[in-house]
Amino acid sequence: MTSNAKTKAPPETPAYLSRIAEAEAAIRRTADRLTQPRVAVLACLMSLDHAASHFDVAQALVKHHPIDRVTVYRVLEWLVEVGIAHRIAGDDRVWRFMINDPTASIAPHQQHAHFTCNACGQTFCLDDVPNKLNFRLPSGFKPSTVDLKFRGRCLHCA
Amino acid sequence: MTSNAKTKAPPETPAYLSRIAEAEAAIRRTADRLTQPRVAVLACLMSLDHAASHFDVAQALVKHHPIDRVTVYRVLEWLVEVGIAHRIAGDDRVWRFMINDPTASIAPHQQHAHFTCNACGQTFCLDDVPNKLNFRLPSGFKPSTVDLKFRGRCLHCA
DNA sequence: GTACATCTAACAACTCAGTTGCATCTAGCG
DNA sequence: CGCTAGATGCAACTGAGTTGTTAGATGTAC
Repeated sequence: MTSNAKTKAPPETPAYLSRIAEAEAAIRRTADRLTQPRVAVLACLMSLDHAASHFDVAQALVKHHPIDRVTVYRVLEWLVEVGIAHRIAGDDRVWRFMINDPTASIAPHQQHAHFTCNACGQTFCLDDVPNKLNFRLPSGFKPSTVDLKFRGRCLHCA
Repeated sequence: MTSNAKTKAPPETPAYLSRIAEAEAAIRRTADRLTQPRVAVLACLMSLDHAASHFDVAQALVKHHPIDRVTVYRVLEWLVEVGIAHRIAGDDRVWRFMINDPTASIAPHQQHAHFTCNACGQTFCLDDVPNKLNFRLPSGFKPSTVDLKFRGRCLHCA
């Protein structure tokens, strides 16, 4: 274990620690309080390229920022409320959370695509959703939002 | 209650009762046993134009065909296994089930669209999904199935 | 029609993600 | 520094879905 292939990423410095300043800045932009759990959870989400469950977050933080699981739930819910993150319903009845793309200006989750990998189980966001899906709904159905979900092999498991 | 507007549909004859023969025929087409709970659950699904949760099914059958809730779960799971129905993950962490369209020949759930009504909460299947969505995935992602989910107003709540 | 082997139903107990209530604590402000 | 609204932590709860086990029903062989 001391000389494996991954010597560049020792577990003593989890990726989220480098995102703490960034997370603090984002939280300060809201009207709400800056607290340790909020910073840690947001930094954790910021360090990931895929969606994370409440358990994933709690697990990632347990070493340097142990947080009660109820607080993790509440912080994640708060992040969704203030528009920093969004939640994704998985096939395993577990909510997963992911940072919103700040470049996607107005309607952050009106039209959104996700990709769940059948191999590693992780869910990714695909941001450049086409404005018009060539899909004709039966008459009488008036859609306001669209969710597009792909399943298959992600770029890490290809 | 004796003279309300819905005199044409008395609660004494739920809609699923007229589907029992049809349900029996479909179950006989499988290699498995024909049992009362399977017939009742399938007839119930057949009588609906929207997806139903295990609770919806159990509730609908409680008067004429009371079935243990575990049995409802198992029958619904079996219906998915043998390809008669499919399950839909809802936003409320509840599985909903719906009969497969028998005309959609080979791959019944490879590419599928659902519509969830924000007003009544019901989920409908939209069967004529286009074969090609003009959506370009980031390189490295290889999709095998697609789920398309709309939210808005259904034809009953328009 | 009856007996048998096997599959299925019912019941109870359990798992687990997520929620609620409440006492304690803390961030932000005067 | 001291106050107060709001956040955290803990424990207990909820509710969908699962598992194990026994009793019962189904289809088949005789």
